[in-house]
Amino acid sequence: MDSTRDRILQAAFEEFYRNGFQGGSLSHIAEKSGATKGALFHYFKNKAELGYAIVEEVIQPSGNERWIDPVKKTSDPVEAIKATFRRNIREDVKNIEMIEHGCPLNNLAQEMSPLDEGFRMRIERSYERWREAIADALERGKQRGQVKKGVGTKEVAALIVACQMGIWGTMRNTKDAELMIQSGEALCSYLDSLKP
Amino acid sequence: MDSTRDRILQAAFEEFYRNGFQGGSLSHIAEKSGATKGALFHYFKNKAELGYAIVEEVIQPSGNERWIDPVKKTSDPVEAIKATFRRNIREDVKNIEMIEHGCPLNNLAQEMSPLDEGFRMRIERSYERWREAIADALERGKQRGQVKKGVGTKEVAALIVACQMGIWGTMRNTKDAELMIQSGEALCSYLDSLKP
DNA sequence: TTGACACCATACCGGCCAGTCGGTATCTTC
DNA sequence: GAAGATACCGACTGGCCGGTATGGTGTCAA
Repeated sequence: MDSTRDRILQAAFEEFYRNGFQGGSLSHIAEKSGATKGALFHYFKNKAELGYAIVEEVIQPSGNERWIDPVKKTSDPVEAIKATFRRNIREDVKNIEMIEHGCPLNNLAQEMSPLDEGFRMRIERSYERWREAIADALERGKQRGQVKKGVGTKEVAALIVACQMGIWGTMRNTKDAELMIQSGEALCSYLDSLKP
Repeated sequence: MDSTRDRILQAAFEEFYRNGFQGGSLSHIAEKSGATKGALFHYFKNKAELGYAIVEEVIQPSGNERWIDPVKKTSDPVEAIKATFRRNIREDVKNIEMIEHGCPLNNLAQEMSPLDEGFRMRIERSYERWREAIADALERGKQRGQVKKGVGTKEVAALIVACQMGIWGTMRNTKDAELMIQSGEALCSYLDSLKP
């Protein structure tokens, strides 16, 4: 589908990704999408609603695919999490946009969570689902003897998600691919330490 | 000292901390500091320079005191890092401002690094100094037999700093003190795994 | 044929913002 | 005590922004 609504959504995602939500301009979005402000306000009742739609329709599906699904489907959680981080780091290190602007969900979280409850709720729901998926996978791994008995799966899941936010956030101002790979490998060593 | 310049700096820190740099208003800052726009532009040649001054004169000294000095002075790095995290988590969990708005340096980093090279440089320098301090301390600990031989001190330092960014960033949109304590404890377990 | 409605275009508005500028008061220096 | 520098003051400006009002056009049901 290449409907007007979709084009606006895509242009808005890029505008906000590059300039932040507050810094992004609806006029620019209309222009870039080839539509007009009339069209924009026809589909989204204000700037915030457009932002919410981006979280739910653009960012969340991509996040699920990149981060959550691979963990949900696995039969070996530690290896799956390691592989997911390694793969996503490898991909993003090659992606100049990602190096410059980091993780779109994290960006919105940092900028808008304290200012707008609608954003906070939606973003928090995304991260919570991710934490749950990791904790569940680790719990299953525990029962299979792939994860140490003493490991607090909820705590570890919280830390792993925090690590992702931190690693991607760091890249945003170091612009240093090497550092990202290093911290990724350190995280993998940590994950190995969870094995029996 | 309670000079006009200091009052402006303090008011600006709070305004930007609460509303972000782009969202913060110079008029509000002038008003809140009891000065005027004339005074503000007398001391800072534009909004960006005011932001830079905040990084260097307000945020960095506090960050050194809270995070870097305790690690530099220690004779047991792993325990010092654990204690620093525990203490800062304990402090910030009780601080409603911190829960709502997270780490001031991280906020500025996420918002401004991709948009303004002056911010990026200054912020990156802060984080780099911190990573160095941790890596040095771990290296010293290694020679004293307090840290495993196989540990990559640079990699671990990068991960630890990323964890701080992630944990404080998470708190900002969960507003959940328990989660912060949990991830902090998971980090402490990880740090213990670095011991021989 | 007509009315209703989704879809979009365009001109426009009030408000806020960063930054300017002419002016004044006080303090330093010679 | 003249002259300059420093420390402010506050009205003002031009520009951009989010949002609106209004009207046009194509489609489809009655």
